[in-house]
Amino acid sequence: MNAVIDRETLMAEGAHKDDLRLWLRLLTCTTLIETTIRSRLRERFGVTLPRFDLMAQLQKIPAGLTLGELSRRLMVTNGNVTGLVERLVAAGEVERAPHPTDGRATIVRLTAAGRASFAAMARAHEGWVAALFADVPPADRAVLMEMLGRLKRSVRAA
Amino acid sequence: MNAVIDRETLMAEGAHKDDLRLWLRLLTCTTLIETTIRSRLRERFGVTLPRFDLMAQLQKIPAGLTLGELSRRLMVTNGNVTGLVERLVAAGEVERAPHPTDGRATIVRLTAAGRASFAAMARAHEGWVAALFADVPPADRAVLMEMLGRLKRSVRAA
DNA sequence: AAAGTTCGTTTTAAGCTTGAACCAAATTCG
DNA sequence: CGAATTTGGTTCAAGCTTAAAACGAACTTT
Repeated sequence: MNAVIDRETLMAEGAHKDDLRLWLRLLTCTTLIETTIRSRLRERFGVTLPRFDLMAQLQKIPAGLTLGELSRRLMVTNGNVTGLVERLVAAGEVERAPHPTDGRATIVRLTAAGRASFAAMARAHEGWVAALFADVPPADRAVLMEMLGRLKRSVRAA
Repeated sequence: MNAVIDRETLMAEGAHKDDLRLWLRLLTCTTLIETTIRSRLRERFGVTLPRFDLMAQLQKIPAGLTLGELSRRLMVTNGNVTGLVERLVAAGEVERAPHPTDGRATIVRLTAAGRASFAAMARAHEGWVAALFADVPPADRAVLMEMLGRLKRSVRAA
């Protein structure tokens, strides 16, 4: 069985393999960058990457965010955010407040200490990322941005 | 203080922010794809993504790989691989054998059952990835592949 | 207003992941 | 050779993450 494979099937097979290679390359780039940033955040600031990411979201919205909104923005589960916030509250970086109108929700905000420590980390972080991209020509970065935008739409459509 | 900022500093600042946006977009794409694949592997095959990834490495090298080689290829820590292999051995997907010449090392191989179950998963996986990329024009995929190659080199150089 | 549904959050169990300390085999080199 | 270093693995503690079940508050529909 399976003796006859027409040209289109062969092409599709080949294209599938190419897509796989593309996905693996994308994953490699992300992992390399993530690993670098994770270890520097730990070394220089004694903070984990998930905590940094959560604080980055809060920093953008001074009024604070609900746990659900954080969960959507970070693209992780609700339960994950619950635990992360717990530890950040214990560390004094973040505080919880009741939602003014929705009795189910809680608002999470950076504390003054949290704002201060995040500011320092963010400055360093920005430099690290720029350094990692340094050898990609600016024009290519723009192309990459555009292509990734298309990929994002493609994935969301599927 | 900090009253005067020259043009180049401003340009660098702007470029830094662009790099940050690019990095976040890259991360978003990876996370979206990863989440999709993870949940489908669980639903359809009852397997976790890390286990699938490990088996994928072994499938490429029938003779097997050492734990250290697996750790490098998967870009995770040694201890992580130890536990993953432990669970896969318990599940009967993988087996350990002493390294022929190096008394410290162990070789890990797929079992016959592991090869069979991986073959089924790989076929489905390939289709999922292709579907996720379906709306990106083939020419753009080639460009993306090339740009990501440059990014990978840039990151490794830094 | 009661019933049913949705939404925001928490809890739990299982598994993943890192980083650091540690052990033993192999290699380097004085 | 023998000491020092490197390399391959393991172990452990802490933390991250998911999926699934549960709960109460808010909303929708009669």
